[in-house]
Amino acid sequence: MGTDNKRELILQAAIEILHHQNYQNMTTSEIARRAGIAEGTIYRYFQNKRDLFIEVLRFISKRMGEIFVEGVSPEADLKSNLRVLGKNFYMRHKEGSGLYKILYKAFSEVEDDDIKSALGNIYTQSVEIIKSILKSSLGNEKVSVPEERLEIIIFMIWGIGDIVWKRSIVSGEKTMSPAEMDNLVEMVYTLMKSS
Amino acid sequence: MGTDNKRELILQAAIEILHHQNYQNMTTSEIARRAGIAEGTIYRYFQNKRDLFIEVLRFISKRMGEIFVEGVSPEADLKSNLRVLGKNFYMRHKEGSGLYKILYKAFSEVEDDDIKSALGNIYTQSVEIIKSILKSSLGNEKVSVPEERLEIIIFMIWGIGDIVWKRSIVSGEKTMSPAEMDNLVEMVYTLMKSS
Amino acid sequence: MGTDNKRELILQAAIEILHHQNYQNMTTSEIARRAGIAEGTIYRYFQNKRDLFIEVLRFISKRMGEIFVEGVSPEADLKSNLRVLGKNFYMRHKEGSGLYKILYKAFSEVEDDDIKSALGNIYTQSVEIIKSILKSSLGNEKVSVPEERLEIIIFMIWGIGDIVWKRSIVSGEKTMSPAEMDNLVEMVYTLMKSS
Amino acid sequence: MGTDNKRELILQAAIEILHHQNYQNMTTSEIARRAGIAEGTIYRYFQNKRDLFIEVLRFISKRMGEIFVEGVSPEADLKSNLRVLGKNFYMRHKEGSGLYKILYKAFSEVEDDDIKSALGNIYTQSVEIIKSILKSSLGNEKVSVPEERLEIIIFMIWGIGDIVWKRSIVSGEKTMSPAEMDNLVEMVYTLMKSS
DNA sequence: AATGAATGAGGTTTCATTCAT
DNA sequence: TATGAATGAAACCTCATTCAT
Repeated sequence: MGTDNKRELILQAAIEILHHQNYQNMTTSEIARRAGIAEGTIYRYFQNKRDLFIEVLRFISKRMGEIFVEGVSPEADLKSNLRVLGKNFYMRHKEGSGLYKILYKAFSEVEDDDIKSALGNIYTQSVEIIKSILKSSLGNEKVSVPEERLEIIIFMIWGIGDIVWKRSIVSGEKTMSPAEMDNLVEMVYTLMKSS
Repeated sequence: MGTDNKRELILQAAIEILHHQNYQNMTTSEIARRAGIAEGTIYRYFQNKRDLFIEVLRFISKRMGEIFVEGVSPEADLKSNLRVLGKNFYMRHKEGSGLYKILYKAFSEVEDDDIKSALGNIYTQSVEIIKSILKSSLGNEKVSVPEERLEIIIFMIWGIGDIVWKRSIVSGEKTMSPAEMDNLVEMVYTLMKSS
Repeated sequence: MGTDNKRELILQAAIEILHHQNYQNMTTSEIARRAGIAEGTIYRYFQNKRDLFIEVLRFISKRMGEIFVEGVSPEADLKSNLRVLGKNFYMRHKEGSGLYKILYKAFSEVEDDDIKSALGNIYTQSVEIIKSILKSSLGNEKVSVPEERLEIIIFMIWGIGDIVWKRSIVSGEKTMSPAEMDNLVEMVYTLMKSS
Repeated sequence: MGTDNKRELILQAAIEILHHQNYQNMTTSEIARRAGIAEGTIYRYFQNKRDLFIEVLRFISKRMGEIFVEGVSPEADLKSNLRVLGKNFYMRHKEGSGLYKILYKAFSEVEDDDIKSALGNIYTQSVEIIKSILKSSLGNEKVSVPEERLEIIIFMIWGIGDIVWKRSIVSGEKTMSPAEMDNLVEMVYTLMKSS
């Protein structure tokens, strides 16, 4: 603890704020207040506000990776893994939804090279993690799905979840029900198998 | 000449800037410089910077609506319309891509109610326009596709295009080729017909 | 009319505004809007905003002079004239009160030499007018009141009215009733006679 | 040293400026320059310029309260207290006069509710303080003066001092001499006793 | 290591005044 | 004479960052 504890405190304070503010509107003074430390202390743990933000993105990336693959197992067959994955994507309400929103809003800082690359890593990693797990499932399959199709499966599920989720944020439109997501996964799976 | 000319000038200057900056980093002084006017002149045409931004979003919404449905015609059959639509989505590099990026970055301002509602309108409208055109194509179909499936078709194509496009921005990954998009549309169409 | 009509329009518009704004918060654009003319037109009739303000003060000075001496007549005896005068002072609610407030607020511009001198003239003139009328009443008096006492009589009535009026503005405290004012005048008159 | 020192510095700098400028013409940059601090520092001690102004008014109120009752004692008899009080009012040249002028000019901001209420408090308080001291003097009186008359005594002295002082500012007219003030007080006192 | 007062650059916005029509 | 679009100086205020303690 000790030192690292404080670093964590700052990081969590920033995340709390970022749930309802964007990077630019988040002030170092509010971070300090929420973390219960002095404003200057932030600069002992982070070079500047932008670096702190990048660390936040890294943290979220890690956490989202965990959330997405929760319940997905290499032993299970592809279809059930896809179902779990689909629901995890859909489950972006609750913790995941909050973190995903932060990530989404972070896109507005993409003109900054370091933030862009942080976001790039997050996306690449996420796809890799998911793909590697799904690949393990392929062995258990009766019907073969070419490995190179996995990526497009992921993108389809991700993409539609993404759009529906975003619309629910901006226009209050209802999001998908778990049943609808099941249905979608089923369709995509069928599609990929037959193609 | 005249009044509207200057308003347009300001709007276009803002859009130019927003291509490589976000809302908060765009300064009124740079807008003025690019538009070739005095800073105070902005405030004769827009109440404040935020309102100017909302007008930018409205403009983009209108323009994107045109871009999306370019070449789509009510007389054509559903599949070819979907193909054109898919390519339009995919064609987000060039003008469309730039505008779409601005829209994407604008999401970070979603905590502001007026901007949120502007974004909400854009999304709702876009879906409506596309859906209404596709509905006209349904009559020309040999095989019937239930009208209520159209929305999910749109979301699938939009969603996957969205994800692939975003990844190409943040991680330099290649985006879809027109051929791949064609293929995707084919798949989605087949899927929707058979389900 | 024609030209002078417009000048009057501007002056009256300014006065309307000054009832609920001070000089600095009054904008030329609001003056123009209220007067139903273009902003630039103001500058055909007045050198600048400050000069317009000075003209407003002159107008108010003239009008207040009329209001104060309303009903006061050289033929009446001193006591009844004082009573009428006292009520006129007190009657600063209604038109007089509004104009007096503008004058009061104008004091904040006293650091400007021209405005200071305009205010100086107003005060000097007011006292002179009132004094000259009261002097005419002195002939009708049974008991003599030395002319040089008139000024202090005026100041006493004016002063107390002023204080009570100002308090009613800032603290909502009730102002004097006409009866109380009558009483005050009676007292002051008695005092001056006996001294 | 320390924190309060700087707050005081800012307050005093503002007061210095307000001696020859009004609220609106006083700029934060001049305050900072005079106080020898950075402009931003002002905002560590005051929410905004208007709040700083209100604090100035509060300070002046307190100081004027002290000046007014200087030399007035509950043990002394009413007449001599009135004399001292009268001279204190009259003594508004020097420190008191400067502060009173600021208060007077502040009236132009009376349309702002917070400033209006600050001014209201100042007036109410001032009257209360003076009244309570004079009430203590009443016990020492040979001739009784009804307590409820005290307020009108105060207003008469205040009022006439006020008018004379204001005229001396705007028209360079001489103000009252201490002897004249003594005389006035004598008159008022006689008047109140006999009525 | 921790503090938090101080900084000052830079942002948005207002508005009296000008001048081409 | 009248217009009103355009100006641009200058105001207030914010906030990431520094540094003496």
